[in-house]
Amino acid sequence: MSERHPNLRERRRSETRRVIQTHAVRLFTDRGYDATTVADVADAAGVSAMTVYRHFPTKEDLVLIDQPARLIAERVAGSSPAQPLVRRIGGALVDAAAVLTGERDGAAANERFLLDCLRLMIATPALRARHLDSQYALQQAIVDALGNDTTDPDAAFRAQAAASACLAAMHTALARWAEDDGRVELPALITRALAASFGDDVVAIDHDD
Amino acid sequence: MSERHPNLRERRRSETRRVIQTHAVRLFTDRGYDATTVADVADAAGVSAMTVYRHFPTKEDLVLIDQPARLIAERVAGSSPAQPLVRRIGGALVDAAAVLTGERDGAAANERFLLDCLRLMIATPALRARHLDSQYALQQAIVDALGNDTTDPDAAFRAQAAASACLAAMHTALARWAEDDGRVELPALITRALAASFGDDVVAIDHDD
DNA sequence: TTCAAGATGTTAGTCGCTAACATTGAGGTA
DNA sequence: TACCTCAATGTTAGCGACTAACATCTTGAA
Repeated sequence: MSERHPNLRERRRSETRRVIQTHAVRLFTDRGYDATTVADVADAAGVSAMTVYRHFPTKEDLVLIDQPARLIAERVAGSSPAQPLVRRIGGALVDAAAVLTGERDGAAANERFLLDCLRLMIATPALRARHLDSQYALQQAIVDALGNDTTDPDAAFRAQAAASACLAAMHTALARWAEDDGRVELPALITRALAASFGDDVVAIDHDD
Repeated sequence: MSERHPNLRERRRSETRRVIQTHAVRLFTDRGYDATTVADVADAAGVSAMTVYRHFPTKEDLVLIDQPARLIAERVAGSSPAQPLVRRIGGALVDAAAVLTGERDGAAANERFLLDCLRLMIATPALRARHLDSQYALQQAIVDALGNDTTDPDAAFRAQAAASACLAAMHTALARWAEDDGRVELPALITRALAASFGDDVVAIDHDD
C-alpha cells in the first residue's frame, strides 16, 4: 500500500532531503566538515537535528554519493567471459561513467554538486575512509556479477584481486576528475588510469561485445 | 634529554600499552567491536579510560597496525626505473611482506596477534574503512618514492593509478591471508594477487636488481 | 468529517573523545 | 637521605554524534 504514486507526500520528503543535503555540502565546504555540527546543518535547513538523522543515517552520508552498483554490475555480467578480468571490469567502469556524466535532466547543476561531494570526500579523512569502504562493497557486487565458478576458490581470489585493482584505478581517476573540476571527461580519465595500471592493450577500444 | 635508555620508565609505558591493546583485541573479538566500549577495555586492562586515549588516539587505533611505509618506500626507491611501475611497486610489496612475516623475535605470537587484528579490520566496517584510508596514505609514500619528474602531471597520475591498484591487490591478499589463518605464505599470496591483476609476466621472479 | 499513518519535534541518554586540574611515583641531584 | 622535577595516571566536566521514546501535527484516504 502506498507504493506507486511518486507524488504528493513523498515529493515533500525528497525535497526536504535535498534541502538538507544541499545546505550540508555548502556548510562543509565553507567551514570544513569537522567544524560543522549536524545541528548547524539542521538549523541552516530549517529542520531539527532529529530530522537530519531520519533522512541520513550518519553525518557522513550527507556527502557520500550512491555508487551505481547495479549499473556497473549489469555491464560486468553482460561482458564476454572470454576477455581478461580487468578488461571486463574496466570496460564496465568506463561505460557506466559515460552514462552517468552524459545526458541527464539537470546535468550541469547535478555535476557541480557531485564534484563538490567528491572534493569533500577526498579532502576529509573520515569521508575518504567511508568512500573507500563503499567501493569495497561495490567490489563484492562486481565479483558476483563476473559469475565465476563458485567451486573454484582460486578463481574467486583472482576475481577479487582484479576487481579491487580496477576500482582503485577508478578512484584515482575520480580524484583527478575532482581536482580538474570536471574539465576533463571522466570516462577518458578512467581509461587512462586503467591503462597506466594494466597496460594500454588491456583497455583498447572495441565497443562490440 | 631522556631519549636513549629504552629502559626503566619507558618499559612500563610500552608494557601498559601492550596490555591495553591485548585486552582490546580480545574483547573486540569476543563481544564484537561496536558492543565493546572503551570503558570496557580500560576496565579489563585495569586502567582508566583516559589512559587508553593517552596511548591510542582513537578506539580504532587499538586494532589498526602500522603499515611499514618506510620499509616499502625504500624498496620502491631502490628499484630500477626502467621496469614498469606495477613491477617496481609489486616487487617492493612482496619483499616487504617477506621481511615482515619472516624471521622475528616472538614470531609466532606476533603473527597470531596480527592475524586477529586483520580479521577484525576486515569484518568491522569502521575498522575496514580506516585501514583502507591508511593504505591511501601509504600510496602517497609509494608515489613519492618512485621519484617521478614532478613537472610531468601525467607521470604523477600514472604513478597514482599504478600504486593504488597494486595496494588494492595487496589488500585482497591480506584478506585472504587472514581468512586462511596465515597458513599460506603471505608473499606468495601477494604475488598471486598481483598476477591476477596485472598478468603473470609482470611479477616474474628476478631478485637481482 | 473522521481516522490511520507518516513526518517532524522534543527530551533524555549513551558513547567516543577532549580539556583542565589534581595526584602519584620515578629519577636524578644536593 | 632528603628533595625536586616531571612524566604517567586519575578525575571531572563537557562537546558532539547518534538513538530511543513519546508527543504533535499534517496528510491522504475512507
